[in-house]
Amino acid sequence: MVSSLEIENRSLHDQVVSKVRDLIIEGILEPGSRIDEADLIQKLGVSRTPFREALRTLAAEGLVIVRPSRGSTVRKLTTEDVFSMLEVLGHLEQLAGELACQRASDQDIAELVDLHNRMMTRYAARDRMPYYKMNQEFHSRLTALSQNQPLQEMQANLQARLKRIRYIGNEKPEYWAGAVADHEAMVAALKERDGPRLGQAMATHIKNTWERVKDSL
Amino acid sequence: MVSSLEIENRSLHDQVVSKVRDLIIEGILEPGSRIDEADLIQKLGVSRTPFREALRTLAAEGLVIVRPSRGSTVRKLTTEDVFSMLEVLGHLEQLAGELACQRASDQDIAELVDLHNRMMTRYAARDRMPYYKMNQEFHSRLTALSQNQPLQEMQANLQARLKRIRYIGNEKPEYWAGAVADHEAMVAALKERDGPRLGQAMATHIKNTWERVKDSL
DNA sequence: ATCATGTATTTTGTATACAAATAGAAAGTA
DNA sequence: TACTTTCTATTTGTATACAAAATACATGAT
Repeated sequence: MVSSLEIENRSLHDQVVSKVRDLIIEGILEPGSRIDEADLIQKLGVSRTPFREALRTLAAEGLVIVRPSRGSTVRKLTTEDVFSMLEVLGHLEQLAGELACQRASDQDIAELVDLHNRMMTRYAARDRMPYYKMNQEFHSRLTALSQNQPLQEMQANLQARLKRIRYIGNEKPEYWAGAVADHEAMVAALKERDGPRLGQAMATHIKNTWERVKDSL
Repeated sequence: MVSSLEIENRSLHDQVVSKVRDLIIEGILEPGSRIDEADLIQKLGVSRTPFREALRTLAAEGLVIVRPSRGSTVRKLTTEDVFSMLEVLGHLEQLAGELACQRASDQDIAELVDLHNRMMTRYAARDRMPYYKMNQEFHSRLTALSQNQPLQEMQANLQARLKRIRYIGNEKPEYWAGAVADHEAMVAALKERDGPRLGQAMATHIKNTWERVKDSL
């Protein structure tokens, strides 16, 4: 009898990829900075071969830039990059919202509403970090309800790449309040399974996100 | 004086990636089949290290599956994969169409209309392969007019992965005629810069693509 | 001082060697 | 015969060594 069917196959490659990805997303490796191979393989305790394979994966994900013969750097997003990515993300989440209304079970929706309510509790207490994390999860899980795997993957990729930038968006109290209002509208539409309205609400939410972050870039 | 600023930096990695990608897209490496490392590195004349790095890139693009300790295979798309990917592609091209109407220059549009006209000449002569290639180019170039880089990348990725499948869609004469009608509608909207209508036309076109290919899967 | 040129050092890229894991074949057992 | 079990051959994964390129530095000319 096997206890965990979940954790199977965490290859070294996957481990290195997710560790380095985290270092980038958390900002420990700064955008634009050189990736010091010698230093990192030492810290991670792996050799160059798997590390370099991991860099290729991260480059394909858009987190790392590999310039031939001159090493790798953490990809730095321009203002235009962020705008473009949010434009696409908003549109993808619009689709996700519409599909979720068609395909999610009542229980799926109830669980998401519950997550939303817990988020609102955090907002009431102005616990910024827990709210932020729940927010990421809310978007991921709503997208998952679309039952569309490629859509989920693309949403996850964009969300990861924009993670640090979006944290900025809740800095000003009035911005945070705006994001909360967006979420209320989204959840109201979701409860009624009004796909077009939820789609619109999600697209609007991402458009507003741009308004909330653009001046900090 | 330098004559080509374009071709710079075709690293070995990039070359191997595009060669293997082509082998997969052309169907020379069959979906589901094992990728014989020894055989391919011999044919490509490279060693295992750069070849395996290329596999990681292709895996991140979704063309290859790497199962730890049991090698790589060409990713085989399920019917559901194709449906999901077309669902997303249609939605992305809808966005691309809307943005193109807002952002493209008159000349950009004229050039695309010209490509369309050349396509129609091919259709009149029932030259299937040239039509097919021009069709791929039409979708790529229309997407490029969105001036949104991540959108282009995602469209290109989905289009590449679906390339072989979509070729099927023009097999029946009435299906081909349907695709041509879709394109006429798209070009009409583009000429008038009617973004919402073009977006709708593109989304519809991809939905119809699904109807045209689904029974062959 | 500035710039160019040449040299040393470091970093990156690729091949290969070795270790580990897997799949396949052969032999044994029920 | 079906089912293990063991052994072997092959394939895969990782480390390392060597080659090639780029960068940093020093020297000398203008």
